[in-house]
Amino acid sequence: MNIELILREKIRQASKILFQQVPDEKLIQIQPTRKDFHGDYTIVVFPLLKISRKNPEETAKELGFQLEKDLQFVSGFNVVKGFLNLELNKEIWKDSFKEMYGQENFGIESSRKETIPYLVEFSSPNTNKPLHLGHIRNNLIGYSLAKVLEANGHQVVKTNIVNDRGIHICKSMLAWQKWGDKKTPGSTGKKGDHLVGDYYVKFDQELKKQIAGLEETGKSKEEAGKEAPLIQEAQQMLHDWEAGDPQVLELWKEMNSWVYKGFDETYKRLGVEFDKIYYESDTYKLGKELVEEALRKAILLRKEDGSVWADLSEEGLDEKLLLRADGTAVYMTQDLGTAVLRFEDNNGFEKLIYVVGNEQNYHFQVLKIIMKKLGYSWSDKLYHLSYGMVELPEGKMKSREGTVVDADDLMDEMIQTAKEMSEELGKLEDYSEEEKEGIYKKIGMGALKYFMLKVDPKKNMTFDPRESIDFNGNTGAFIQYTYARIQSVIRKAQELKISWDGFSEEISELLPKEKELVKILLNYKDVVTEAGENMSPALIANYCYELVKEYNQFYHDHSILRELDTDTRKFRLQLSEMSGRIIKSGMGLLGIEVPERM
RNA sequence: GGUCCAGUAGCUCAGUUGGAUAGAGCAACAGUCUUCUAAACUGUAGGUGCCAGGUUCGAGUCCUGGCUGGAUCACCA
Repeated sequence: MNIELILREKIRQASKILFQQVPDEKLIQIQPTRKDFHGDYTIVVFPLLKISRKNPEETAKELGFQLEKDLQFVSGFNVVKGFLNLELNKEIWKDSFKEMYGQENFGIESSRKETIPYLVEFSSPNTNKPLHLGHIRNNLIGYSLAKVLEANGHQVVKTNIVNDRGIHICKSMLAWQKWGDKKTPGSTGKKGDHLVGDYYVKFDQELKKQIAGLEETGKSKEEAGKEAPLIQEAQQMLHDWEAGDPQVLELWKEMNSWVYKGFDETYKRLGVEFDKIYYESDTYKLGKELVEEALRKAILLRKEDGSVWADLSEEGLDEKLLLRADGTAVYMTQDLGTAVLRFEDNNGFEKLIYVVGNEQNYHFQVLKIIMKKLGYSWSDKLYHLSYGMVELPEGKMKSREGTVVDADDLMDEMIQTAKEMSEELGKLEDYSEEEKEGIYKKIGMGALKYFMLKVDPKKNMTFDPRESIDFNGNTGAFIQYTYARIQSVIRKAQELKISWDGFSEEISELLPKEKELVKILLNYKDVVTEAGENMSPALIANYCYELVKEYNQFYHDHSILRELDTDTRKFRLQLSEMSGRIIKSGMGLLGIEVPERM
């Protein structure tokens, strides 16, 4: 039962009777009544004035009378200016609640609407450095988005493309060769991705020195940047890699294996996983082939030095490089190949969603255009979910200044703080160390995830290490706490052998807080739908917050187990249980676990 | 300079796609635990919605122009 849909239909019918005309769908505006006004649903009548040819008050009143007559559950109405506030009777709320309560997974579509999947690409790490704060946002958005799309009944494939080749990878390899003293994760005890990252930084430092040296000999910055021996060596290495030089390949495999082991750990802690992982080293060649073919068809052009370009002047853009003069591939080349490979691997897709930062808006705009030029009709199914940057209170993260927030460090810190906070509160003293650790992890990770996901993905966000570690107010811990509270009530009820099965025929009037809670619970389904359509996990996060705020008020104002009237007690237990189920479900869509106690 | 994105309370963010008197949290101040978990609840205070026009019965939301901040325009990824 959907109250809003019923109202819509009745408004159409009422308009026909009253105004001899059925209004356009867009003209029927229904919204929940604002708190300061009396009523449950509000119909905005301004748009209907055209067909009613009466003033707002009269139109609203006539419509109100008609709806009251036609609909049993409309118990009254009031009109304020052009707003018709409908009051609904208690039965409709109890019936709606009953229906929702009876559903195993209210709001979640479990049957699959189509067999063609939505592909969600996220994470896309480089194998030359460990994951940082920006990657965390990326991973969390991507993983949650996949869950939300599944909850909307779509087939979803979570994919990752690992940038395991390219000049930047050669840089860390070269630096390790020169200054690494054959150190390995095994010999140093260091996580592989961090070890390799150190050499990437080392390369950068040494290169800067060389450039500075060259500049002193009178060369321009640009010349120095091109002529520095280190950069030339790195380029040579990339060339050797593409040519299949066995020594280079061996080193590459070795170092990558260290990094993957490190990444796996980080992914596991973050709680994200993938259905299919692609490697650039496997896909870039396909990209090169596409480019060669397009050259033959004269869709692309080759310059005198041998480099290959796409002319995008028709689209108001510049030319875009697709193959370097030495024949090696660039980022774009690889992405072309990967897109085609994915299309073939899945027998097509409904959408290919790239979860990638907004600094690459231009890249994806160009990618789409080139795909279209190459003749792929499905190029319009590529969608760039462009999320904003994560900044620190003092500005952007800069590796040069050492202000990059490392993913592993951050997770450690969050969990540690959760632990300190928990110990201070001392509510878990009868738990074993292992159980406690499990809860600290849920709380610490929950706080981090919620903090990152509650912000609209499109927007840049500020990450304040102090504030994000807060566990009060609009935070993950607050929501988890409410869940734990509910479970506590349920445990007590079970201990006291209080049953809350079934529904009584006697229906008492709902108290305001009870009714508000029922309303907000009923909203869950719409929120899931909306989050799917807008590709915004933030909508789920903000919904969870509103729900638990409402629940906490209800909990504070009314007794549950101590309520003497058994029907009322039963209803409040059901309300609590339902709230718990929705919190768990919603947080689950965000990839956040909820503890039974905290 | 071109293109794209953003600008809401001291700070971090919401705002049901154009609807009523713009909401939360943090920080500040004042209350509520002998009672189902106080990581909670209640209250006070805090706003020229960047500015100026326009469209509309109605604009934080749409359009135009400006201001500020960010991203991007690489034989980097």
